[in-house]
Amino acid sequence: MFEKVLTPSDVGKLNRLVIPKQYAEKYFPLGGGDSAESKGLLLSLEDESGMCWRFRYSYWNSSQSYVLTKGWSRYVKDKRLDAGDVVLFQRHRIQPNRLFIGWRRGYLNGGFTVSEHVGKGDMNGNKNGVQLGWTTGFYSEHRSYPIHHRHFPYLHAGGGSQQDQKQRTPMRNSSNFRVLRLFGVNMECQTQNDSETLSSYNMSPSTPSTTTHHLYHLSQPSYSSTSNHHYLNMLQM
Amino acid sequence: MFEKVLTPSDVGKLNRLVIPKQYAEKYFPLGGGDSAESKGLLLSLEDESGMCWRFRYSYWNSSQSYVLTKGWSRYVKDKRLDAGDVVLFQRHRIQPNRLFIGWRRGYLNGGFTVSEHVGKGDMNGNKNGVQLGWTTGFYSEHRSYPIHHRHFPYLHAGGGSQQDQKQRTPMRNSSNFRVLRLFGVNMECQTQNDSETLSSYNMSPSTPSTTTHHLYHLSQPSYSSTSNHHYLNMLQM
DNA sequence: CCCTCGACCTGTAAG
DNA sequence: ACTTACAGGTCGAGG
Repeated sequence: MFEKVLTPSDVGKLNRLVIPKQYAEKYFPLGGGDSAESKGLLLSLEDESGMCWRFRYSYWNSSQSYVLTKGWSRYVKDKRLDAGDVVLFQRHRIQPNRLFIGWRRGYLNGGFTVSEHVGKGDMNGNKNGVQLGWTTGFYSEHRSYPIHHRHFPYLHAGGGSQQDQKQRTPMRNSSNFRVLRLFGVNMECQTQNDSETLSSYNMSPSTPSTTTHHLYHLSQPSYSSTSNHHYLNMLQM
Repeated sequence: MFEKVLTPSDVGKLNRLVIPKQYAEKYFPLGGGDSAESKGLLLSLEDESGMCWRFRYSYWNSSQSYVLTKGWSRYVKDKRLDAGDVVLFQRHRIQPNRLFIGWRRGYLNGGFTVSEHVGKGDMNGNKNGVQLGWTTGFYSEHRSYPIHHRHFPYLHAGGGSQQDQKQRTPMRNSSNFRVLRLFGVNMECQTQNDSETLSSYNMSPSTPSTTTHHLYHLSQPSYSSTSNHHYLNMLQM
């Protein structure tokens, strides 16, 4: 259905995820517009491991925003999401009432750039190497994302549909940004800032925001993956 | 019945007082456990001047806490309570349905330790010298607090069968604190911190929290006090 | 408009 | 390691 690059607020202490209004109203209509409206509802979404996550979904009049509240912070913590990472919302092709949530690392997060940890106390080393992520479980992508069986389609889009996994890219750093070529695509990455918790919100704009390449990272290597899994691991520099 | 050292939240903008669960369930049972349960109820309590205060008392499912809500902020304002101060809840010895509310200054509040003001913007000068408080009005203390007609019973004063629980230890650390001897008792007090508004929550543990010595500060010096008033003023070290 | 209030929520620290 | 208590928050309704 859609995805969102997480802002610092989305992963911070506010314990809520703002759903972009356009998607919210399109995919998660609230109340129906007549009677039982904005009391909020409970969304149940399956993650890459089949686990069900329940989120309270509601509309905040004060900010005119649609948000996930209860349950969200647990998800963030469990998946170790950071600003710049991406969450995905998908619907089952056959059973439309079955919803899925997934995620992937932002290009600048996820184990590279050791000094790039958002928020203090993040150097827990939990991001090293292993990238958990959405596995597209029971979902065959090619309907919801008809043409996106490519990596970085907006730039290039290599065509392989299967596991190109672990193409860890060097992503080398120099001063602060460095261009690396990944799948034949030039990318910019911030590397090692001087010290501070640079708000990764600043860096979000540099990431290709709403593109729908599917760079999934397997959560359990032995997951019962059926076919269409695309995953990629970018390498610690 | 019991008392509580007020936290910043208890006197802040949340407009509620959390009643420790053990006391709440012991003294203010809600709902009776069968039918009309946790709809909350209205508590009427007399203060030191005989004035009646009404508070809404209820249970918050979400946080599993018992709270006073409506009416509480008025009380805080009226008595000029601050974090570290103590509120007391008592029951009439003869007429058990008659409830009383009282309070006293925390040892670190109330006009001493000028640098020790909790929360920002607290230096309103309202606390200078005069200590308002519970006067034990119609209440003869010696039942509810049988042997505690002493100061600092937790340090001295004998082992009454009742409320000696939570003998919070001085727990003071080093550099910022100073030991002073007062009424023959060694006490540690924070002196002149380096700068910050030390959250008085941090200081709560240093106050003898739930001990039941009766250090009442007369509200009106000319109040029709009967007998059992103990008051104490600590000096700025 | 601001404040109170009611209901909900969460991180943390104890036990 | 789990559970609980609760301090410190949120939003939204209502006055």
